[in-house]
Amino acid sequence: MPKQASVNIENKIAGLLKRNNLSITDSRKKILHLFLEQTGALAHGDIEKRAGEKFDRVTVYRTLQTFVDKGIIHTIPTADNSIRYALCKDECAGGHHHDHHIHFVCHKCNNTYCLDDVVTPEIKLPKGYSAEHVEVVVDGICKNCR
Amino acid sequence: MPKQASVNIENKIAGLLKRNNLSITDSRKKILHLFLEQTGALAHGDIEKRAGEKFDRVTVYRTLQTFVDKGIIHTIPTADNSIRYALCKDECAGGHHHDHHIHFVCHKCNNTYCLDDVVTPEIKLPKGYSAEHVEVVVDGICKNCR
DNA sequence: TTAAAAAAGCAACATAGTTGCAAATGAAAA
DNA sequence: TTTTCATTTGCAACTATGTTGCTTTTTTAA
Ligand SMILES: [Mn+2]
Ligand SMILES: [Mn+2]
Ligand SMILES: [Zn+2]
Ligand SMILES: [Zn+2]
Repeated sequence: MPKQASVNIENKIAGLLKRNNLSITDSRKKILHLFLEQTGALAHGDIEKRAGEKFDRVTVYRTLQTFVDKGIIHTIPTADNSIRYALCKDECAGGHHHDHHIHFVCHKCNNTYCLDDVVTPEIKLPKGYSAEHVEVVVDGICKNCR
Repeated sequence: MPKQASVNIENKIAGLLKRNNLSITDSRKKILHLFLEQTGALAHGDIEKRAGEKFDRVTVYRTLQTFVDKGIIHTIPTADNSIRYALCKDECAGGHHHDHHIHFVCHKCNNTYCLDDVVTPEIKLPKGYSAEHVEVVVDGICKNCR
């Protein structure tokens, strides 16, 4: 990796943490690195493995929770009872999430993608129900696996 | 409860199990009762509690898994890492699920409903992705809670 | 009624997630 | 730069959730 790029990513991470009034710590930097280094979403287990033996399990839980609270990452519901996390766009800062994209889970490579360009559809509900948030998860084969 | 009704529900349960080549056992009957007695979905925890001290935890897990495999119930993904289960319509029998309805989670009463009349929308995916199954979960206030 | 097959219960284990508290680290003041 | 205070981390202990192998019990069908 060229030096300039790694400096940039460091700055990006530091900025992101500062903007959210979070102190800059090793575990936070490391976990944000994992998210920035790749496209898809990460399950808690992935993060624990890929953060190496470096951090305590509890720290990973607390760090992810903090990031969700601040609007840095968002959760993706899945049918297999393993919550996944992905980076939010900038609009989510300040503890409010404004993600309106759908999610795609490939059952071949098992990756989860945020399809940022696919907006969640309007759902017409029966009388009496009022919607606050719509979550769409599509399951199938991703473009890398066909 | 009038005797006739309780006989009917017993027959219904027995028929459901027989049609799916499942032997008729106390735990299966009890758990199907729970589903038939109410509208919404049940989380694993609910079922364990409401089935009383009567059955082993393991039996509950295995019974639910069997029902999912046979197409008697289906799972509903949620963001809080607690899978919920709801009865399928009859078309799901034979180990194949054909549910195309959406789900609604009320964040007031915390009930989950199958909105059988609301069909999952067509989602237009980016080039290269192919969809197999679309899951929609809407969060908001249900008609009983407003 | 009996015999074979299936399911339930039990124990032991594995994994996931939580909590309180002491030690370590980071941010900001001196 | 050093000190101070607040925040974060790691650890230990715990609860909750889910799994597996095996024995006993129940169900089904001959
Ligand atoms: Mn996303
Ligand atoms: Mn449903
Ligand atoms: Zn794939
Ligand atoms: Zn409600």
